[in-house]
Amino acid sequence: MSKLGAAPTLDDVAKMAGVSTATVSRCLNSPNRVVKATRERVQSAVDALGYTPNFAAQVMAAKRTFTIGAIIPTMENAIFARGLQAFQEELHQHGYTLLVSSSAYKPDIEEEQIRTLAARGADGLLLIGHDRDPKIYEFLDRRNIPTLVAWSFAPDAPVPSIGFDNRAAMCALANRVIAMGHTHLGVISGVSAGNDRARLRIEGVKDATRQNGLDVSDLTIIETPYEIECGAQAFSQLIGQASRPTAILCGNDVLAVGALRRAQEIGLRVPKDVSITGFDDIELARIVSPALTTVHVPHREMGRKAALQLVEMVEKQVTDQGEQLDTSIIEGQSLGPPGKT
Amino acid sequence: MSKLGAAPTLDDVAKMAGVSTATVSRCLNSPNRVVKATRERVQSAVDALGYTPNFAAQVMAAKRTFTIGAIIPTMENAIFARGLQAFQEELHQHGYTLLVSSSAYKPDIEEEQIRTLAARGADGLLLIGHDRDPKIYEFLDRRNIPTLVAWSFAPDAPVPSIGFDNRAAMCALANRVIAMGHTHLGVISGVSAGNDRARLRIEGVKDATRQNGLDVSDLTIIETPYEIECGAQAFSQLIGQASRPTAILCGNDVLAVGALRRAQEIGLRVPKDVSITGFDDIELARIVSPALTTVHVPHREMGRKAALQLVEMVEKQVTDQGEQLDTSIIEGQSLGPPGKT
DNA sequence: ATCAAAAATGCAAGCGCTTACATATCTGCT
DNA sequence: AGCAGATATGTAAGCGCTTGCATTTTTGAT
Repeated sequence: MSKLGAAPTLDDVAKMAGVSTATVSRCLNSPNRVVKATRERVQSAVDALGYTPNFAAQVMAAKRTFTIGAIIPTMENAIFARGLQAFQEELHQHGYTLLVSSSAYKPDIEEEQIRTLAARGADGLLLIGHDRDPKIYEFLDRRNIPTLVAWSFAPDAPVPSIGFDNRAAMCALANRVIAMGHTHLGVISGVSAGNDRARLRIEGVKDATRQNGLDVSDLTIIETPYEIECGAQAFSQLIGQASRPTAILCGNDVLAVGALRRAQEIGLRVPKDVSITGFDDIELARIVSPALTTVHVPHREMGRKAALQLVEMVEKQVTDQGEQLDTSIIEGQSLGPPGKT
Repeated sequence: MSKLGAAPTLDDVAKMAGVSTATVSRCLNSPNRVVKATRERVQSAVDALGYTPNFAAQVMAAKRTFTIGAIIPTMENAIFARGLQAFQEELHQHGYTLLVSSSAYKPDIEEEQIRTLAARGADGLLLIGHDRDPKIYEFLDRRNIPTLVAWSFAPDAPVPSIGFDNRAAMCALANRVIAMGHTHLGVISGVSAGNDRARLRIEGVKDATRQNGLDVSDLTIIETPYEIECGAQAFSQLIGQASRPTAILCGNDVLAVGALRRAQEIGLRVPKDVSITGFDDIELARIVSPALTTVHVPHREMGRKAALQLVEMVEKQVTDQGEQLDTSIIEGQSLGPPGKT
């Protein structure tokens, strides 16, 4: 009998079933290589003992973890929730377990998490966005850890990506806003340092501004963390300006909801007095009223495809370029023509 | 030189620094047991090689993972996000890593996740709510894995818990509703099977009903998954009844938001035509308008305290009973006196 | 200078599993 | 019955690390 409190080992099972550890291992991992009678004997020993394989030992011996790591910027809001859920489900289908951690949008924390996941033997890694220290890519490369980026597609980046064109998507939305007649645009963006999604979305607004012959320097851009309250504050700041914008494009739905709430608090009607747009099309966008006009991102598709590709990278050692997904504009009621002031 | 693509090992570092592996290990784990000169030599070898300890090997040898597992019912909405975040932060302070997985409110998935986390050598486990197969508690006990329950306090449960009194909290809210003059109450609850929080919240409503001399059998209770859309559907169902309730108590804010949205869709004014209350006080509750009247749960405090206690259980092998936290009622604008019909 | 005690380092035995290889057992033929 | 080939099982060598114990070096007091 093994020590109290100690988990039963392969050896315990082997002894009880009267076979070698190799046979037990085979019963568990390639049952067809073992004759039925033995298999059943082993199985009942496993059941009787309540045996569960020791993961660390398995990893050491097999050098595979069937674990995929993902590091997302935040779990606090729902931005990544749906995509990650789909990612997880698809991985599960293929026998992989997902390990998630969040970096709080901090590059150094992200780096630490990457090292941790590498040390834990993740067979592959999912990261969000391309912007990070090149050393990290070197590390991943040296360690031979297949890595995929999501939420941002860039064909020429150091690692393949499954995502969309943040710049073009935001540009399309800004064009729509301008077509409505708005000439004074405000932007509430996430912090763009180390965040290509935020950076490219800003660029998208600038593109649209230029394309329509408006002055880019008229654009007021505020960068702030992706939190509802921050969106509200930025809104106040924007609206308090001398030349107040008639439409405010937000870097994501969370900021937009903050802006929307503040607008309502100070008695501005949306979209009559001011238009507000979001980005991401998370559930929140449809719950608030007026519902947000926003950019729909195919979260579930992205998550699923990322899982498929990453598994392929892990198992086949191949690396294709990734895939660009399409976004679309969701018409809510938060965007309308500018009111006459 | 080690094989390409293979991570450098302790041995590589030892060779490069000209010391034994034991010394390298000590440099990393108890630096003060090694003289400065050696320590520096080892450190530069570590840096040069980009060495990261192999987690699985560490675990095997040391039988400690400094990992805590948590299994929450869902990551899809924000119910557990804030508490878990605080839990994670506090664990990090103490040098522990958090591994999260979600069970989608399914007992069998939860059980599988528990076994997985045990196999991965989690030093301790955080579970949500007490209701589960006794075999699981036996398993945990046999394996000697310290386990703590959160989100529900029950002094006499098989494992200690840090949480609040779901029943009393809901009862207090229901009393408030009844005091407003409502006599026809509807309840939209989460699925109560295997979910003590949901079950106790229903009991709380019943308690208040009885305390006020109302008829418990008049209460219409609908159980439905915790999703916005489900809340909306349940609302329709409740409102379509012969004796339509004037106040609807929801099992959580997510359901309440769904109900609220449906109310607005079908042209009912809240709270004039119908009152709606939530539970949990997640961010969402304050974003919708009217803001929800709901039960505030001290998520961050709960998360932090759970971490502290679990670490203590892991390190000191002691188990105290846990702690009951207080909830309070948040006054939104979704509860008002019944309109005269 | 000497030596005991303290401090630093090395040695080597596992931790629980997988897997290449060796060995034993079972087929179905002749 | 006897044998080759297939099939089933056993043997044992690691995987990379920690740690108790043995050994060497340093320290400081005499």
